[in-house]
Amino acid sequence: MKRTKISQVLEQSEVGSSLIVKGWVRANRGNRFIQINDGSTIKNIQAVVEFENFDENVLKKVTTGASVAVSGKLVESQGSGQAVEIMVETIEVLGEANPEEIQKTVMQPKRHSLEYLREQAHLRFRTNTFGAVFRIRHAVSFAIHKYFNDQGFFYLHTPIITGSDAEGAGEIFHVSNLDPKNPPLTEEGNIDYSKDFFGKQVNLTVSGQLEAELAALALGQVYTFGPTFRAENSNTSRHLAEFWMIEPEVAFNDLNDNMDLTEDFLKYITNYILDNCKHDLSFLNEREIKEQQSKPQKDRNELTLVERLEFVRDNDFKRLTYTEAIEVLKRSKPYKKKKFKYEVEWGVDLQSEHERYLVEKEFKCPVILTDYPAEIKAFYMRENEDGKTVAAMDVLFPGIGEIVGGSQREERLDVLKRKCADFNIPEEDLWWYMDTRKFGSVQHAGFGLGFERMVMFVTGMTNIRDVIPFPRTPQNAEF
RNA sequence: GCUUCUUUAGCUCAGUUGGUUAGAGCAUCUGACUGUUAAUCAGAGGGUCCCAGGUUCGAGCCCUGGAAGGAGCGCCA
Repeated sequence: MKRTKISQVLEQSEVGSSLIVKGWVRANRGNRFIQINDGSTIKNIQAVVEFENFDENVLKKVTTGASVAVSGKLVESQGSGQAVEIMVETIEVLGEANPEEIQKTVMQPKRHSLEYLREQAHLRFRTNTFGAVFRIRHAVSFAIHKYFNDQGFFYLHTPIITGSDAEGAGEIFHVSNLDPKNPPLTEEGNIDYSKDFFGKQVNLTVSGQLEAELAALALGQVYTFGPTFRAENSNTSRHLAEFWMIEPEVAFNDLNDNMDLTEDFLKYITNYILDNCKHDLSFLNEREIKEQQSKPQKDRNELTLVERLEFVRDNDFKRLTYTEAIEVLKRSKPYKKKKFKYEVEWGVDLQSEHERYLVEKEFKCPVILTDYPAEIKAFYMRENEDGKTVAAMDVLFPGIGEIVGGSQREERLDVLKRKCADFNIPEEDLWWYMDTRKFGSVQHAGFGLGFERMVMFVTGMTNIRDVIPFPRTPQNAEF
């Protein structure tokens, strides 16, 4: 007989049927009730053992963390905690787990802090919280592919090793095969990268956008979904050195189309999780409610996790320009009471405190800010009629901040050349990018979604290190 | 990189003004019980009080330096 997954046992199997389940023991109560989890669902199956009829030496090994195979009949449960349970006919311990050692891991049957779980990232998959988080992470990933596929987008694989940092999006990781102790030198005494593997200096990608634009200007609508690397010394709950990013790019779209796409996309993902991850979501929802109870009133969320997701799904995002946002901030209480640490002035980039005020206090919903001053945004963003602002957009989410950054791209070759000069970007390094503006250039737009930030939003996790299996942060690349 | 907080048993944490043998809950072990729901009951074991130095008759507690982790900020997604 083949094993039946626990998700299937609980949702589809008929009472009275004989089956085999395999999984890991979560708890063994009174030598009679064994809670088994196989990862297919957050729910456990309860296996009931008439211990009098079984070998004591086998039952002794059925401890928390051990793996077991159990066969028996599915019956209605006499207890109130579950609808069905398995009356065990045979039980086999597949892999033992020494309780004295289990005690030193996160697998002991008790609550742990997220910080402690992070130290055992290889074992935290076995916990309810991380099981839920990573099943949902998968579902978000799948929903993204499904959405784009249904909308006629093509999934484009952009390179991880690239030769240019033209976008200037943060610090980069260099990739080299040269001997660091004894690198070949040029006549001037600099490292001679022409002798390196690729014959030039290369780095890990910080964005697949420029490459995605090339494909969009042929395939019409494409998206990337891959790892991204930033060598910034960022020590926050919202930054990773290695993270995943989704970057759709659509020919013929303007900024408004771009905003419509972003909003529809984010609502689709949110709704997909509400529809397809009910058990995991409900566990995380309860978990958050319990956690909130130990916090002071002012630090608590006004809405529960599920309510926040429903809110995003059901309400329009607030759209306003950067210029309007500055005016709103200048009329705000914290501005008048001089509570903001950073200045609010047209031309200066908004700080987290300003974004948080707009999202969490003023509008209390996701906000899309558009038309930023050209100086504070990237060179490829399309210049507006006023000559001062560009067709950029940032989507701000409560508790997370910037979750999406995008723009309509500059499709006019002459303007793009001027912008390169303004930003000190050597045009010749980007000859392949400039070429698309020579041959049938069209307006187009796209955005980048921080995947882990989206997973944070739908799981309610407040530290980005808890939504990626193996986080890479400054001074930390364990596992 | 900056600011700030934390570090005491396997985990979460308490530890009064610097004063006898450093405590609790959970976990682990032993036994009891056996339709439990983080099972329950009784008992036991378990400590480099983060590290190094200093002050003091005496330091978990005070001082100096360091390390690790959290939160916030900057950079950004």
